[in-house]
Amino acid sequence: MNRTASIKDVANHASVAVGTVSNVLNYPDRVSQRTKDRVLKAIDELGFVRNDAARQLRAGHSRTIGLIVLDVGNPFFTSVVRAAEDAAALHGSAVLLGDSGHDAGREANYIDLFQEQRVQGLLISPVGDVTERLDLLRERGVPTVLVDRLADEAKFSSVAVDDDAGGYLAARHLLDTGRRRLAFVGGPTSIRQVADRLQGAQRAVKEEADATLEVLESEGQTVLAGRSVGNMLVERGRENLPDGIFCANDLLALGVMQSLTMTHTYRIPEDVALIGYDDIDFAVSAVVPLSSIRQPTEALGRTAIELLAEEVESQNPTHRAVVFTPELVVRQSTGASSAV
Amino acid sequence: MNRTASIKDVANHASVAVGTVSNVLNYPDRVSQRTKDRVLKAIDELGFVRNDAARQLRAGHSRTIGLIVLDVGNPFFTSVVRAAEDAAALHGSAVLLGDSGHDAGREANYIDLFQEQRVQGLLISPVGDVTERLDLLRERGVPTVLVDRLADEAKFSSVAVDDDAGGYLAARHLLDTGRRRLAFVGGPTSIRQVADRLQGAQRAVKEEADATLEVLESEGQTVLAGRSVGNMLVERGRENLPDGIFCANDLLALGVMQSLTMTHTYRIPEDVALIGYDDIDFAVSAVVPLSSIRQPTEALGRTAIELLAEEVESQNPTHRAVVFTPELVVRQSTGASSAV
DNA sequence: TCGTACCAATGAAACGATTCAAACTCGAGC
DNA sequence: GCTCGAGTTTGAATCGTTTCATTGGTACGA
Repeated sequence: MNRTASIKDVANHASVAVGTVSNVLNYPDRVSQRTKDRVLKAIDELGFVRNDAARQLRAGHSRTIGLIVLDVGNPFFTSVVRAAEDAAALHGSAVLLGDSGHDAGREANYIDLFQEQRVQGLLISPVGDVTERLDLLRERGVPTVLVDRLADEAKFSSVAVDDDAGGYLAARHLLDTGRRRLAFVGGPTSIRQVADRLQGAQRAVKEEADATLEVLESEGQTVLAGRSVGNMLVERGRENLPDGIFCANDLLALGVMQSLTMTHTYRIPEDVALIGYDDIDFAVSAVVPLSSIRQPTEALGRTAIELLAEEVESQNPTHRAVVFTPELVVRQSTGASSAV
Repeated sequence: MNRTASIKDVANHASVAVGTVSNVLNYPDRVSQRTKDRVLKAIDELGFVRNDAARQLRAGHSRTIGLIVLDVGNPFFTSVVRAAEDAAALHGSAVLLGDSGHDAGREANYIDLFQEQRVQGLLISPVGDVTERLDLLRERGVPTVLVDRLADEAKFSSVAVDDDAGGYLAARHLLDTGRRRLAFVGGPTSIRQVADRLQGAQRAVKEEADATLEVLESEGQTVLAGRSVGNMLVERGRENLPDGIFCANDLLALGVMQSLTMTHTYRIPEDVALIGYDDIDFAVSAVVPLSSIRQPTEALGRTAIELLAEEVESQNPTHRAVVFTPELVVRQSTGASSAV
């Protein structure tokens, strides 16, 4: 008796055929008002809820989209996720969220899970390189859009931000404000984004004959990782301190900032200019408001869903790679004397 | 030809019956090694992936758990979500995440969606009061655990943090450090957490005859909302400034801090002591490291999943309400002269 | 009165898995 | 040679939808 009502129960209760109930649910126009009322009344009385498993079994696909991100705790992804959810809702789909935590094993688990769920398609910011596993998805015809990763257009659609341009923007800004001994904090460099931002920075530094760029590899991209790099810098002493630091993301930058300012030995931006990447909400409320590179996260999430919708609808596999250009946000940490 | 292989295709390819393939998948012990090898080979060659819709249609329930939070962007929930995902993975389940954004309509949509998906159970931090919608879930036998909200044990299991105790802790700390003109920032007070924290603070203030507590209602719980309350305080002038401010969460506190420090008129903690709630990562890296109330978010997420598992497994509806006690974290913003 | 057209409603078939009673195989034991 | 039982394998029935060819009914024009 505790079993949830099925469409058959509804049909009996309303004295109609099961097909009619289905039509009320899916093609209300095909049903007369009188019948519709009776059926809706029965649905209400029995507390009927459509079983999506049965529906998608028949339909052959679900109304869900799989989204696998590298770290839900990272505000960059949080923002992308939210935009994707909203955009998906407009398409009448729901987003199944997976967090790989930069772990290839967890990523693989989610890919398998989502395949079993027969998701309409997959949005993924892959761990490391595009693996055979993703190629397999493509072969199986699971529409897939890479997020925050440029891809070979012959294989996948993708949305990304031009990290090289962002890195260039950041380093160029430090150079423009007179800094010459630059440092780049980020890691591991096996992460493409980190590598690209570094490359862009190097490109900018090469434009100035007297400028140098030192690479300080961090263990991950967290506040804590940044703090330990910062501590290392503090121990080096003043003469070995860079005069401009570009961090691969804001969390790192905030960590570095903590270390440098907690000692009360160094001032930002007087002794060291600091710029991050992502422009998270907290950049503006840091000890010294943090300059940063803003990524169009909402556009990223929204566009990813749109590209996926394109793939789902069209049969022929034409892929698009959409690249967004990031934006420099100047705050106090790179020398603007007035705040905000 | 592009259709994904079904269990029947595998059976044909391996020259066995469909039941045997199913047994290989679900009860490997029942199948002889020879047959198992043949079937596994066929699975591999055809790239067979189990269709979860069909499986759950037959089984009557899925291996997913619905989780609806008020705001994925809020680090408190991000942390709970992550802990819940990990705990669910241990139980062999996956988490479907929904973000209600404090909107009852979106919440309702997700509840409906998850019901259609026949989730094993639901974890929810409800918008406002426990609505009839939730009671309906209970009647329909969908195991439900309320998160971050105390519930009548007769009706639901729940995990929560004692917000009254947290509010008391915060206010008591301000009083203990000599503050007497306290202010509470938070809103809307229709949110239970906000109301409880306020109530706890009032309880502490009543213990000191000469202490007062002013309530400053904010528009939401964001950095921006905090900033506008802070701006209002700045305009009031020094003589009307409270000497201790307790914010209903860290985001608000960071916002208030921005306003107060940006003007360079007031010093924290000398002129005003400030304490937040949640102890988010960024509390420690604020302009002035922020004292806060730490909530055991990992325990919350993990326990929620465990309570849900209890509900799913046992038939008789015995509910439990687990309450965690928060913890005071003292930093510079309330007067500890040494940092960290 | 009949034929035609149209609209509603019907209900069997199909989707892809799991389940389970029944059938089969193969030795051991008598 | 026959029986018994354990170990395997079989395949029809089932879950709850959607789909679609078919049927029933009504109205209108010829």
